[in-house]
Amino acid sequence: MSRPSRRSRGTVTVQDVARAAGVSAMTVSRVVNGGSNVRETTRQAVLEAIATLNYSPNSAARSLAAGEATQIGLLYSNPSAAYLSQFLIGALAAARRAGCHLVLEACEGERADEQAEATRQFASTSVEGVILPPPLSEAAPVRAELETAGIPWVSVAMGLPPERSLNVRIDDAAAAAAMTRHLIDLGHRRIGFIRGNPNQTSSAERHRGFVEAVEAAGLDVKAMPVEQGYFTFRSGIVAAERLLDRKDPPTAIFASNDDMAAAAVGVAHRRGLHVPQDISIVGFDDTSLATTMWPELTTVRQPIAAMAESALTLLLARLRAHRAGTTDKLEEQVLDHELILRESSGPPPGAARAPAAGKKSWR
Amino acid sequence: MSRPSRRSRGTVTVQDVARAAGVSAMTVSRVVNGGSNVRETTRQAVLEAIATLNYSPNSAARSLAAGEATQIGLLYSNPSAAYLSQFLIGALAAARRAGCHLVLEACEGERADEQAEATRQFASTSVEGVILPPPLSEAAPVRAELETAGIPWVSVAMGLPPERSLNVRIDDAAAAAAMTRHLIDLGHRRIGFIRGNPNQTSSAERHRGFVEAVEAAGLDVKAMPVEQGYFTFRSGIVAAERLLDRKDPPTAIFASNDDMAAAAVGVAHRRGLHVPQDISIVGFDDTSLATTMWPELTTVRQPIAAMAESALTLLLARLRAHRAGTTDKLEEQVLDHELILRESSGPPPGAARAPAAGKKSWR
DNA sequence: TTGATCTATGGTAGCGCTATCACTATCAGC
DNA sequence: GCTGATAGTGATAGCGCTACCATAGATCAA
Repeated sequence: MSRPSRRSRGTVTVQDVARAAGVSAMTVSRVVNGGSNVRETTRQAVLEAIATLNYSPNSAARSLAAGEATQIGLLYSNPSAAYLSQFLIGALAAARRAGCHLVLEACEGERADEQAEATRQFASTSVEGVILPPPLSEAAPVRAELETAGIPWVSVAMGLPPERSLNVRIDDAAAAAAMTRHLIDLGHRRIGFIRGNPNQTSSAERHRGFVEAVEAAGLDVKAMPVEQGYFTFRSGIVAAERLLDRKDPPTAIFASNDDMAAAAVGVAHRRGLHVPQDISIVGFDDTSLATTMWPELTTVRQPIAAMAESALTLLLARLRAHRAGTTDKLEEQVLDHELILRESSGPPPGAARAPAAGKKSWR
Repeated sequence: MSRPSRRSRGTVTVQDVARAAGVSAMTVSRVVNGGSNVRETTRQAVLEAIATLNYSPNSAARSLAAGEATQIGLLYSNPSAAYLSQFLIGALAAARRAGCHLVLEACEGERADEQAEATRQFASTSVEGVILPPPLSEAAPVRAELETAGIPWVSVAMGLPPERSLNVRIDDAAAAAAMTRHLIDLGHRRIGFIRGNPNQTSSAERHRGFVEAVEAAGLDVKAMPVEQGYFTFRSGIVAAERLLDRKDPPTAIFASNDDMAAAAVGVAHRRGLHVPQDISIVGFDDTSLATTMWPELTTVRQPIAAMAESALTLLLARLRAHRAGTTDKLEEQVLDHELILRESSGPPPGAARAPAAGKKSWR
């Protein structure tokens, strides 16, 4: 008898499936993967064998044999925990499907050299591609460093991506416009807007959407008070107080993210204003804050997990193309956003109508 | 010339290192891993070669050859986003080191059949072990299902783990006692306590720590008002209002988690009480909420990422032991917590002292 | 009919690593 | 000296899968 196999018993392999289906291992592999050039009857037989044996491919063997990318970097900073966890959920799902590992690296610090340093960290390990969620997707030092290291990357959720770079995003302008339309439909005619941090292009995009919706409704943009914020809770307090200090305060406030909206709600409460009876306040992002606070926040939801999945898929496609020497074409992906109508928005004082509830989806 | 190798150029393999160091591949492997029975001079030579060639092992090949666990499940529910993201960061770090994949599965729903269903999901895929973060670590249906499927698991952050099950946790009672001591040291003599959800053993543990610290300080436990909460923001509002409605309201409130502490701060503010001048309020967990709110919350930090790493490491050790047929002994790991002193705690009204700031660590 | 082209499949040879065993020094104990 | 144990090391054979051809049959233009 020959040397005993190291093989752990109970593991079903392609060979087993092949034997059961009466084909070769190669054909099984073809069926399991893309499956080009397999006769339909053969495919069925293989699928049946797979089901019978409860076969599931060994991803380690797969990526070893295929020589595929193994380590994908994910550089994150300033992680709104809600965003990061969703993002990781999506990225992990895609990573497992692709059989690659996710390598996380925190990039705290705003300074260019800190960011460059964290990026170099990646270049030195065997990371083959990098995913850049916001706000790092806009960090010039990081991208410069990746460029020189020759590591492909994909940026996520930039409002306005540069051409020729892999990118996944939602249409910030359209989402902001939809939210603005919602407020206008409720009857609001004086809507205050709190801008986001100017270092992120999505801030400008969200404001643009707001302006476009206002103009599309035939209202005067100049009548809409706008304050600068920086996506932080604190900046939201300042901006909201300025808005409410006006002699002609708005009946609704549209903050460029949930943190600032929460701050605005706090300011309103402190002034004895009820939300949404006296003033409607809406946000953007649908972070966990939106449902933790009271009243729960009307906001815009980004499909964060789906965006992370798309990002990884795009990146892997590019890496595969690089390896094959071909050029890939798909450079950008725009996913749907979703308007989440909750309790913080309602008709302006005077108009007597129950606030709408539910959610809508846009392409 | 022979058939060209499929090998992607530029990849450094054990063979390359072996050649450079003048040893066999096997010896390199031994050095890279545990490295038993390698002469010190040899080890140095190998390490040098590794550094020179910038070798990094291919984890796919490694786990294939070693026949190691590849898929580790992570069943989560009710994810406080802050907790989950930290947890994933730690788990991912450990997973990459071990070369295994993390398979996430959401388990929403409190019902036993829902939990069992989500668990069976895992049993059907090729997940070889499961990590159970709270509150699932205490979910009986999940554990029963894993038991029958014969899948090892590790539970995280149970206040009071059952014996003979892998477990990683902090000492909830000690942490709560430390926080209580902090309040007593500040001069508080009437401290209100908001309990956590009774379906989690950590709730009882935290309360126990509170009681012990009060008694250790020679104070009367019966003088300390206690209200039941359920770890939610809403339940915190109710409990805080009950505490403050008393004719002899406490000068400090210790909530069993940050959400309830935040709720208490909100209630205090609405009653015109300043925090911490009029009342100190402290939480537990150090979620992102703790720094988003104002004043920032004094709270207890769990080393979440480290706990996740430990959990995965423990689990892999058990799996390895199972495969080898041996029994592993390390069943439980208690990690350090950390007291985070911020702005929401200070001396009671009357005593004039600046609030302490900084952090301390306990074993 | 005859190549030429295409489709469906199989055989073979690895991917990079490690388990296993064989082997050579080395050394204590008698 | 001889025996047996014990480091330290290497040769070999896979782990499970897929890239890369080779091949047999089918299809088709001329």
